Amino acid sequence: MNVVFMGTADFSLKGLVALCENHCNVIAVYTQAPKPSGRKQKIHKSAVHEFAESKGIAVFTPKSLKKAEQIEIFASLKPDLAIVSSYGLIIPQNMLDIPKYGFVNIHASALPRWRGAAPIQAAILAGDKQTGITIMKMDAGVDTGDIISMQYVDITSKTNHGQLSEDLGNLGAKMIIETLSDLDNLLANAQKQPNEGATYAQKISKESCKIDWNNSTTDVLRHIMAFSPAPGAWSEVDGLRIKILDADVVSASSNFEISAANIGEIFENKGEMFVVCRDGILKITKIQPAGKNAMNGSDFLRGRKNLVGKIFS
RNA sequence: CGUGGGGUAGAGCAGUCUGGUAGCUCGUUAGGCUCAUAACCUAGAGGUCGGAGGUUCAAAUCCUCCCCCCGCAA
Repeated sequence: MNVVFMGTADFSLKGLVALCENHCNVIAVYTQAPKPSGRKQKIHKSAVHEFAESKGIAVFTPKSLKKAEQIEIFASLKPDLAIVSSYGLIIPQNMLDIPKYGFVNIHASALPRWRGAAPIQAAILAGDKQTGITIMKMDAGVDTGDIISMQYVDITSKTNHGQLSEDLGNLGAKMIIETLSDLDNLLANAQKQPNEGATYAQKISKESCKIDWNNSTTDVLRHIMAFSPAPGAWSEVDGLRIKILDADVVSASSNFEISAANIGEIFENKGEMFVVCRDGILKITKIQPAGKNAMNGSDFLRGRKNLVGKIFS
């Protein structure tokens, strides 16, 4: 069976790797076009792109799939099945119709919750206790297709975006292999996806990564975990831009004197770093000032004692 | 040639402008104090100051080139 893989994010790479390891005939890979990125504005290829090239698989990087020309190219590959995993482009109906088995999508949430662009972050931000992977048939809507299979992954207060992406990537890879092993049957038995309970994950922006210390400790912590390690929840103090990559809620039973009263104020206790939120205190355990590598909170404070008493804004 | 910061002991930093014996906090090692300790006291170990040239009596510091890390922006 000829398979075309479409994906861009690191999350999707695991699926492609699994397909190759399981001797699927991946005839082509679609991924977002390399564009100038990074510090020197160098052209960077996506991880999917690099991997596909290393395997000698043909790579296509159209900027849009809507043009007739792209439809023709796709058709000429004579695909039997297309697998999509956080690819980033909308696939038009007349392309969806081409493969005999259609398009199958690996989506990083338990649909219909968190349809859309950033489902992993959305689940953490919302405080969901679970999220998952949904394998579904694609239709013209945004993540509205019939569900082939779904499996769940737990989210705890210590689950960050990086870890969850990796776990979901592994799960997605495993599930897509299982799907292929029984494709006819599973496709025939796919369940209609309910619209009830559907939510949409907004794309994340730089501004939405900024920490609002006026929120509760739980909300601030979720915010931190949802964007860690990248792009990183951030805040500013003393003109310095700082990313907070990991933290803990200080439990109410911890009995140390809180001398700091202002929201966003930094204070120190036994060498550890703490910040005041609306309803409590967060211990900062991993932090990255602009221009430096990530370090733990106490190391950060050691060299910058002058920041104690300053307010994050 | 998008743009800014950084590389000094295991960690985080000061020192660089204005050249003159390598510092601080923490950790670590040994000893002491203590009912006890993450507390305190004493002593010690630990550095090619990112690399290579150059200037100089003398370079972490000034000049040139290179390597690496990171922030912003895309």
